[in-house]
Amino acid sequence: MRPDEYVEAVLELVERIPPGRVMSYGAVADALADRSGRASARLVGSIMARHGGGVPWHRVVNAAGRLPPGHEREARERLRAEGTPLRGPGADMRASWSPEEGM
DNA sequence: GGGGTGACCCAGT
DNA sequence: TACTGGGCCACCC
Repeated sequence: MRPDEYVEAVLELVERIPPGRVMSYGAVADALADRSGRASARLVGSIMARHGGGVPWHRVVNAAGRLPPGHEREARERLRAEGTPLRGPGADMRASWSPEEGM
Protein backbone atom coordinates (compact mmCIF):
# COMPACT_ATOMS: atom_id res chain seq x y z
CA MET A 1 0.00 0.00 0.00
CA ARG A 2 1.44 3.38 -1.02
CA PRO A 3 1.64 6.27 1.46
CA ASP A 4 -1.01 8.32 -0.34
CA GLU A 5 -3.34 5.32 -0.27
CA TYR A 6 -2.78 5.06 3.46
CA VAL A 7 -3.82 8.70 3.77
CA GLU A 8 -6.98 7.93 1.75
CA ALA A 9 -7.74 4.97 3.99
CA VAL A 10 -7.40 7.09 7.12
CA LEU A 11 -9.70 9.81 5.77
CA GLU A 12 -12.20 7.22 4.57
CA LEU A 13 -12.37 5.64 8.00
CA VAL A 14 -12.74 8.99 9.76
CA GLU A 15 -15.70 9.79 7.51
CA ARG A 16 -17.39 6.60 8.73
CA ILE A 17 -17.29 7.64 12.39
CA PRO A 18 -20.96 8.26 13.28
CA PRO A 19 -22.03 11.62 14.75
CA GLY A 20 -21.97 11.56 18.52
CA ARG A 21 -19.10 9.08 18.60
CA VAL A 22 -15.32 9.52 18.62
CA MET A 23 -12.17 7.52 17.84
CA SER A 24 -8.62 7.95 19.13
CA TYR A 25 -5.66 8.32 16.76
CA GLY A 26 -4.36 5.01 18.06
CA ALA A 27 -7.67 3.29 17.41
CA VAL A 28 -7.68 4.56 13.84
CA ALA A 29 -4.12 3.32 13.32
CA ASP A 30 -5.11 -0.01 14.84
CA ALA A 31 -8.19 -0.42 12.67
CA LEU A 32 -6.15 0.25 9.53
CA ALA A 33 -3.29 -2.01 10.63
CA ASP A 34 -5.10 -5.09 9.29
CA ARG A 35 -5.65 -3.55 5.89
CA SER A 36 -2.35 -1.71 5.49
CA GLY A 37 0.08 -3.56 7.73
CA ARG A 38 1.15 -0.22 9.18
CA ALA A 39 -0.02 1.29 12.42
CA SER A 40 1.27 4.44 14.03
CA ALA A 41 -0.79 6.83 16.11
CA ARG A 42 1.74 9.59 15.37
CA LEU A 43 1.32 9.00 11.67
CA VAL A 44 -2.47 9.25 11.91
CA GLY A 45 -2.04 12.45 13.91
CA SER A 46 0.18 14.04 11.28
CA ILE A 47 -2.17 12.89 8.52
CA MET A 48 -5.10 14.58 10.26
CA ALA A 49 -3.03 17.73 10.75
CA ARG A 50 -2.10 17.92 7.06
CA HIS A 51 -5.12 16.44 5.27
CA GLY A 52 -7.79 16.54 7.98
CA GLY A 53 -9.83 19.30 6.34
CA GLY A 54 -12.81 17.80 4.51
CA VAL A 55 -13.51 15.06 7.05
CA PRO A 56 -15.10 15.19 10.53
CA TRP A 57 -11.67 15.59 12.17
CA HIS A 58 -13.28 16.68 15.47
CA ARG A 59 -14.43 13.06 15.98
CA VAL A 60 -10.77 12.01 16.26
CA VAL A 61 -9.17 12.74 19.63
CA ASN A 62 -6.17 11.43 21.53
CA ALA A 63 -6.41 8.41 23.86
CA ALA A 64 -7.25 10.67 26.82
CA GLY A 65 -10.06 12.44 24.97
CA ARG A 66 -8.04 15.65 24.57
CA LEU A 67 -8.84 17.77 21.52
CA PRO A 68 -6.24 18.78 18.89
CA PRO A 69 -4.04 21.73 19.99
CA GLY A 70 -5.18 24.98 18.45
CA HIS A 71 -8.65 23.63 17.63
CA GLU A 72 -10.08 22.92 21.07
CA ARG A 73 -12.81 25.53 20.78
CA GLU A 74 -13.88 24.51 17.28
CA ALA A 75 -13.86 20.79 18.10
CA ARG A 76 -15.75 21.25 21.38
CA GLU A 77 -18.47 23.22 19.65
CA ARG A 78 -18.95 20.65 16.89
CA LEU A 79 -18.96 17.76 19.36
CA ARG A 80 -21.49 19.51 21.55
CA ALA A 81 -23.68 20.17 18.51
CA GLU A 82 -23.62 16.44 17.70
CA GLY A 83 -24.47 15.44 21.25
CA THR A 84 -21.11 13.81 21.91
CA PRO A 85 -20.67 13.31 25.67
CA LEU A 86 -17.95 15.63 26.93
CA ARG A 87 -15.85 15.17 30.02
CA GLY A 88 -13.42 17.68 31.47
CA PRO A 89 -11.25 19.28 28.78
CA GLY A 90 -12.33 17.03 25.92
CA ALA A 91 -14.46 14.09 24.82
CA ASP A 92 -15.73 11.29 27.03
CA MET A 93 -13.92 8.22 25.74
CA ARG A 94 -16.87 6.03 26.71
CA ALA A 95 -18.32 7.31 23.44
CA SER A 96 -15.48 5.78 21.43
CA TRP A 97 -16.50 3.94 18.28
CA SER A 98 -14.96 1.04 16.38
CA PRO A 99 -15.43 0.04 12.71
CA GLU A 100 -16.80 -3.43 13.61
CA GLU A 101 -19.56 -1.76 15.51
CA GLY A 102 -20.65 0.13 12.42
CA MET A 103 -21.30 -2.78 10.09
C1' DG B 1 22.33 9.73 4.50
C1' DG B 2 21.56 11.79 9.36
C1' DG B 3 18.91 14.20 12.69
C1' DG B 4 14.94 16.89 14.53
C1' DT B 5 9.85 17.10 14.84
C1' DG B 6 4.96 16.05 15.74
C1' DA B 7 -3.35 16.91 16.13
C1' DC B 8 0.32 9.90 19.65
C1' DC B 9 0.53 5.94 23.20
C1' DC B 10 1.82 3.28 27.20
C1' DA B 11 4.26 1.92 31.30
C1' DG B 12 6.85 3.62 35.19
C1' DT B 13 7.99 6.91 38.71
C1' DT C 1 -2.01 14.23 39.16
C1' DA C 2 2.17 15.38 36.45
C1' DC C 3 6.54 14.15 34.14
C1' DT C 4 9.77 10.96 31.77
C1' DG C 5 11.53 7.62 28.57
C1' DG C 6 11.05 4.53 24.71
C1' DG C 7 8.69 3.29 20.65
C1' DC C 8 6.51 4.82 16.60
C1' DC C 9 7.02 6.65 11.21
C1' DA C 10 6.48 10.17 7.40
C1' DC C 11 8.36 14.78 6.56
C1' DC C 12 11.57 18.43 6.22
C1' DC C 13 15.80 20.36 6.47
